[in-house]
Amino acid sequence: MGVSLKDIAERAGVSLATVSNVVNGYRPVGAQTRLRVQQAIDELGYTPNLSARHLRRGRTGLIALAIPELTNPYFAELAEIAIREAGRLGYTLVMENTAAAYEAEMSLLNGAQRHVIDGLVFSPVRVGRDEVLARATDTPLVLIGEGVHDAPYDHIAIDNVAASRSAVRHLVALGRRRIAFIGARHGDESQAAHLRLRGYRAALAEAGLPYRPELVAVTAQFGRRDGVRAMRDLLALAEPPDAVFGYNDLIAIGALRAVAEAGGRVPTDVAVVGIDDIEEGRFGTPTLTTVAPDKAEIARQAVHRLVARIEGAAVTGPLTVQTPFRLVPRESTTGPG
Amino acid sequence: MGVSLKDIAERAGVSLATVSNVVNGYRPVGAQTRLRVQQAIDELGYTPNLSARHLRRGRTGLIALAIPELTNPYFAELAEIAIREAGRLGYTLVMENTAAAYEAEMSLLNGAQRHVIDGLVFSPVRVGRDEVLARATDTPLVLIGEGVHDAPYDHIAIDNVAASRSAVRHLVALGRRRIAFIGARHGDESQAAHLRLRGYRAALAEAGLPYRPELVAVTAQFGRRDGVRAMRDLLALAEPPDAVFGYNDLIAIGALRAVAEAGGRVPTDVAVVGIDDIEEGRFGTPTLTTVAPDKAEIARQAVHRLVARIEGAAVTGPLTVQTPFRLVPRESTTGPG
DNA sequence: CTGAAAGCGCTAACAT
DNA sequence: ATGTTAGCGCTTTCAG
Repeated sequence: MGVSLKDIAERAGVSLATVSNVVNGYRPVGAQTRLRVQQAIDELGYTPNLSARHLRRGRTGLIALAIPELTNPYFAELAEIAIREAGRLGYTLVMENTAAAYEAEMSLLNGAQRHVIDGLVFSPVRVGRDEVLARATDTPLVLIGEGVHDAPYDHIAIDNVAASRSAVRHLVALGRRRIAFIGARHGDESQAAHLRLRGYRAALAEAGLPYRPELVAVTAQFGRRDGVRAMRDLLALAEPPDAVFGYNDLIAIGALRAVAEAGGRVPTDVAVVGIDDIEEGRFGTPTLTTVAPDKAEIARQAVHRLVARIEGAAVTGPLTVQTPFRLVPRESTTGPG
Repeated sequence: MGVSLKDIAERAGVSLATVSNVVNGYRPVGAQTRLRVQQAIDELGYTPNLSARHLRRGRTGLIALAIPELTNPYFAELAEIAIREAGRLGYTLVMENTAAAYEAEMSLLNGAQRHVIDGLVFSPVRVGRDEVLARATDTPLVLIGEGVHDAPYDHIAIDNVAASRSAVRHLVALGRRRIAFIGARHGDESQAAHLRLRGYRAALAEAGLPYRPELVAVTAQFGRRDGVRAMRDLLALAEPPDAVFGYNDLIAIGALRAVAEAGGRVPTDVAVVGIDDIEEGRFGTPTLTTVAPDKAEIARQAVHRLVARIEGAAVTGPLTVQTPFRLVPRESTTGPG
């Protein structure tokens, strides 16, 4: 094994407790003593054994970030920031991949990692409010994204209705009349949980445009491939759309590809806008107009709130934090130049 | 605290050791006993306290994957598989971001996370063979990627010379004569460590094409932006290239963007090929020709080798494992349709 | 300001 | 096949 507190204590001629106090700073230590201990630590190259510390403290120092897929650049970007932020607060962040599967989400939500993680930042896709309310564990939880609302947990997200509205308003302002939405899900009509669809409808309504169900495409997942498929179908309509609002950038990028394959021009024939502002959208041809959430802020808030809950700080009631966003017009709606 | 072994032992009327054996299966347990214990476990909802287990075993069950950036889709895809694979072997994988910074790489290499992780899968960028040889810790280490070779550690990678050669041969076969390489680094000429550049030169040589230094672009990083910048410069040459081989897909995608911005046609004016086969390359316009490494195989081998070392298994066979790759021709070299 | 000692939950060596 | 127990390294209460 490595160097332990005991080794340092012997070397410095003090007690275990004193060394611990030098390391952790809970109690004051005399300047002389501190110096001797510090020297011993440096000489022997001591690093605390975290397993022991965690056993004693009843915590592991691990928090999890549960996302549907790391290969969605939005989540990769979010994760990168969350990892850094967790590190700053003395925690190690582990990724949990739900693959957008109900079982995986339920298992995580209900403490699959109990005793392993101190808390969970969770971006639900399949699981709804009811499942969150019926949770079988009390591991601290922070929700992110638009999946679940009004549950008694901290929730960090953009105002999805407003974000979608601003995207669609942009298309309306460009004179588009037949605006499609790709990325709806079965059952959404009744659930009223799908805020992006709601924002889309609201923007249509305020522009005096009719809501056309045939322009709303349901997708299985939220990847590029889903965008391609849905867009092909939309292009095959007798009256195809002159604009598309994608649930996220990946879907919008898929739509762009489908238009290109069909020989259409963007934005002349079809304007396209997404949400997420992933790096990829800035380098394709055309570049992608998008609604940019403040990813750093979301990640930071989520991790900080979670840690506050874990450490039992007096955090006032479950809180919903709406982080800022902004529309970023690019070539897919405004054309080159 | 939660339910402990002791609680289960009392409930089932057996000893601690027996419960432990039911959980871990080190020693045989009678059918009757096993049943009673299992029942108690289910009823009380027992999960082992990992901190205690790790303290006792002297291991943490954590392994790290150190990569330059999670926002490079290649690494995100790799990480996703590595996480799953680690989980299968009973380990939790944590991501470490080096940001391609020398300091960060050195610190990780020399045990920054000692006592926290049992082993490290490392994709070095800045750090070279010398630094790896001079390592100040004995935490098990597996290297991946083309950064460091011939160090006394397991190393999983594709044959980068061969992979690059196949990419450039493809361009040669298409009749291209002025083939550029984007993604060289300062000092490469002497180091001979940059295998992709070597493969590029080899393919030129075997095709009887001259090596033109002005067609080799040095980049600071390996991102899309670096590809854009380098390509702009190449296009400004008196005799611009008729083909580009990018160090990776991100650079190639940047090159595609620069060509589009300059009003050039791909592949008519410039053919482009990269390495990595990231998902993004399959959905842009044009789609990107690439050399596809077997990411799953790389991730799997790296994690398995590392765990074998951690658990002290007699690891046999060569230290260096070359995983398969294949050329995937797409529109950026062969045109649409 | 410092020391002694209990004990977190578990595994493994030693008994039976 | 099962039980007993030492001890992993640390934090923290209680004494001084």
